[in-house]
Amino acid sequence: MHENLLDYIKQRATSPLTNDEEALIVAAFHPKKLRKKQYFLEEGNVCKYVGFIVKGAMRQYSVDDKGVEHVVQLYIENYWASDRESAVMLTPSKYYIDAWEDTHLLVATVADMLDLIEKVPSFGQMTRLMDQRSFIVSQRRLNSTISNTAEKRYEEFADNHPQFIQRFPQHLIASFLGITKETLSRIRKQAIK
Amino acid sequence: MHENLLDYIKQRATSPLTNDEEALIVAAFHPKKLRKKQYFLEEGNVCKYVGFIVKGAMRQYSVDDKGVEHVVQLYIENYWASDRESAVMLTPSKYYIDAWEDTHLLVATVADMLDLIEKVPSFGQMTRLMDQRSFIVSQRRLNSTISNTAEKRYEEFADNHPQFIQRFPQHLIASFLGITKETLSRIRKQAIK
DNA sequence: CAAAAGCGTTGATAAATATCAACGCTTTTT
DNA sequence: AAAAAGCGTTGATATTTATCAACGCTTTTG
Repeated sequence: MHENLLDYIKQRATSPLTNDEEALIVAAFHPKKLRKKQYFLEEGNVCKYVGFIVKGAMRQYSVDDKGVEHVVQLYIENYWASDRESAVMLTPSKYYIDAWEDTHLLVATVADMLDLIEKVPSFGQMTRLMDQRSFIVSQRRLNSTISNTAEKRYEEFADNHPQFIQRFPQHLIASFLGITKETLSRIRKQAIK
Repeated sequence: MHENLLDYIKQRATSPLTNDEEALIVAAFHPKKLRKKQYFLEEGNVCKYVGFIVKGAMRQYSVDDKGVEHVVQLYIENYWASDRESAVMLTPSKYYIDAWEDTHLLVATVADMLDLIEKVPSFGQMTRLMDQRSFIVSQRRLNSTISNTAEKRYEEFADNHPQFIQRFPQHLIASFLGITKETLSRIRKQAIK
């Protein structure tokens, strides 16, 4: 049940996990199933949970004053779903997170996460890497958005994340890239030539 | 000499620093002065240093194939200058970091930083907060870039970071926002009405 | 002090992207 | 099985933003 998560942690830690440590982790993470379209987090709520995706696909998005959705994150297996801003700052979230496919999660409270970081060094290492890695990915994406045309951004994304292209419909990819679905459709049409 | 840095750490740690800990930190950070336009990091080099800005202003930017600069970060007092991607992944940097004003830094090697994280718990807490905070800021910026028009992005930025508006010329702010200097000039003209 | 570089602005025009509306096809719901 | 919703596409048009060129003013440099 918790194998994927334990493997994930072991791969990112410098020393192996003791049995006690494994037990602490297993105790903190509860399995949860979400059907397609069910919310993991809704706008206005403080994000109190962190979810590790064992199987499935999710998305994080905001809804602007015109009711338009803007996808800010796409998640698949071995990704962590949560609104870090809300969880860290304890402020109401500006985002929704919901299941795009039926999804199997391992969920811990933010409080339990902090506890694990303190008690299990490997877990602390893992979350530190996670934080750094998240920032790097976000920086890259930002840099790409600032520097490149929509076309180049799509190509870059498709090259680096083919799994997402297969897994999510085009209009979500478009939103994630910050362009309209029509523009993405036209970009793809050109690219084929 | 190291007061600003020590204060910065103390504000972010849950327990006070011991004398020994302070000594370790002071030993790791060396003062360095950069004159305006001097490089702290050049493209192609692995980022081996992290700089805490005591006084001054710096910027991080990439140069695209057409020779156009794209500002990705602006730094002032109490900011950390470094290319985290390069430092963490040990890959050649895609960025330049240089001094915009004459700048007074406290510089540590990435290796010494790792050492301090291990030996000084408060320092570890501080860097963890730094990582989280960086990600949050980056996420917000990305979300703003994806969701808003240039005008709204500028307003948001000007509201949240008036210090930067005063400190850096408009063409750098424009580049940071991912728009041209002409467009920013026109946006500001409109805004006055 | 003269020359050069840096900076912000403006105008004219071009390019990129969004918007709106409609259609066909597939999948889901009733 | 019929109706509805979801998805991608296309066309026509509007809007946003970039590009190119030029100018005046200020600051820096030789």
